[in-house]
Amino acid sequence: MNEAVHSEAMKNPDPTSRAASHTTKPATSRTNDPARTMAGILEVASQEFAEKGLDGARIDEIAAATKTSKRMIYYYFASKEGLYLKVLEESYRKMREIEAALHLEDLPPEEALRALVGFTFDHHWGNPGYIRLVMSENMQRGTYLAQSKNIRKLNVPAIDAITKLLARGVAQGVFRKGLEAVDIHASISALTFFNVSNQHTFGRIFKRDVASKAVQAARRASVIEMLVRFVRA
Amino acid sequence: MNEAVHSEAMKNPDPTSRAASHTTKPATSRTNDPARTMAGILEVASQEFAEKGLDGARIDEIAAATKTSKRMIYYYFASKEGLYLKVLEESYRKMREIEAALHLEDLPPEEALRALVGFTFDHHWGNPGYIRLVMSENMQRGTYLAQSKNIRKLNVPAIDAITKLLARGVAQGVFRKGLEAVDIHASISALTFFNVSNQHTFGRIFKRDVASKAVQAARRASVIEMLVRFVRA
DNA sequence: TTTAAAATTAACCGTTTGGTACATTTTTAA
DNA sequence: TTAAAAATGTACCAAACGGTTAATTTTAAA
Repeated sequence: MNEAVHSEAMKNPDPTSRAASHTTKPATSRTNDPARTMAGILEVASQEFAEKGLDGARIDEIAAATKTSKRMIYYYFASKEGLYLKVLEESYRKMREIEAALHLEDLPPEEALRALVGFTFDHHWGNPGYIRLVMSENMQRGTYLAQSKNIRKLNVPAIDAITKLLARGVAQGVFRKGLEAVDIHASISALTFFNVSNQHTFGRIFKRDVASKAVQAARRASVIEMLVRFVRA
Repeated sequence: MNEAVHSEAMKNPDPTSRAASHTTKPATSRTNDPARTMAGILEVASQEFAEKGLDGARIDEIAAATKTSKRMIYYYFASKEGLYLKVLEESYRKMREIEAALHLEDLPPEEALRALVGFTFDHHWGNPGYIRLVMSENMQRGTYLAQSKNIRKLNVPAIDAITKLLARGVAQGVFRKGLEAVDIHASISALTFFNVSNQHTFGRIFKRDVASKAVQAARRASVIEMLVRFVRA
């Protein structure tokens, strides 16, 4: 069924293998480097899918932007949808990795919340590609995310962080009781995601240059303030 | 250039014309009814574009679901993109119409805000087609909205409503000063839009049945509370 | 050194897709 | 009543698109 299944390199390509074997290669001949080939395809595909969405993306354009050929896309990813799924997985993985690196324990509860919201706001604004992939996946009604064991396996560091944060805040009497971490997370996500995802329609309707420093700074402050006021005792 | 430009019926079809001329029609022969033809196409196209987005939608499928033929789509709308634009315009127009019908003047400020947010929350939840069209348009970076004089001409009733609401609240001393209507609108939109637009990815990641009555009721209350706490003096 | 598996290239293919040519019927205005 | 314009149906098309065939080269294990 899948031509590439027999390849171990596909599942666990070693990115260092090339560097090691990167010696005097004959100028005329080919060099095999499955890891780099796959990575190159994924890199280009990430941009294309983020730019155009699943339906708008074109395999031929991805192939053209790659150092390799269309054939290799199918060799390693079996189908357009297979490639999209890998791109989605990689995108989620990176996001979680960044979330996990955030340490809020050293800050007092309210400061920590401000830091969390501010960071999320900035990170989303700085990564429209991720936002657009998630938009695309929601247009697909989460069909591909549902198929991904890899994404399901990932835990969500942000939830743990918020849970601990809320507990501390309540213990210190600065946050009110009865708050739910997932609900807080939903609000932070909504406010910061929408700021990027809907910037074009929102900006045009209100004739606002939403991408300007001033507008973004004001919006950022407002979103942070909204969360802080929501949790305050 | 555009075959349909010469048609006045295209720009101003009279929906009543058919009812008037709807007498004993020969069973074998055709009946011209441009208004109904256009309306029928728009209706089907709205569903298709909401379902699949601009890139995912298929003209052939729209044509198949219509009582008329593909030829008529191009006769009245010139292109797939022309049809999409009309669908987008109609969708925005309806939304603004509904917004305008909302009267908040009779309620005390906080109650009015709760009503506004609650209504927006419910309306978005009940109209995923509108949400998905806006998502699609944002994936297109607002390209088509930018082309639409019709949408640009529409004013946004919600902004006026919020402006008046804020003024009343501040006057009565129940809302704090310095709040901006567009900012409040952005927050309401973000929280209620995301609740629909990102339900699939959010639901799957948190293994939550976000479509359940209980979850929606809790989320609704939380969003309202968030807005209220934000504006409170 | 041999050999089988893995990796890669280039050319090709059937279907789908947005769009059109052309003929015909219905409607409207003079 | 008639002629021109508007509206509609049928059949068709070229390009784009996702995917494949077949052959070749590189790599690694025995």
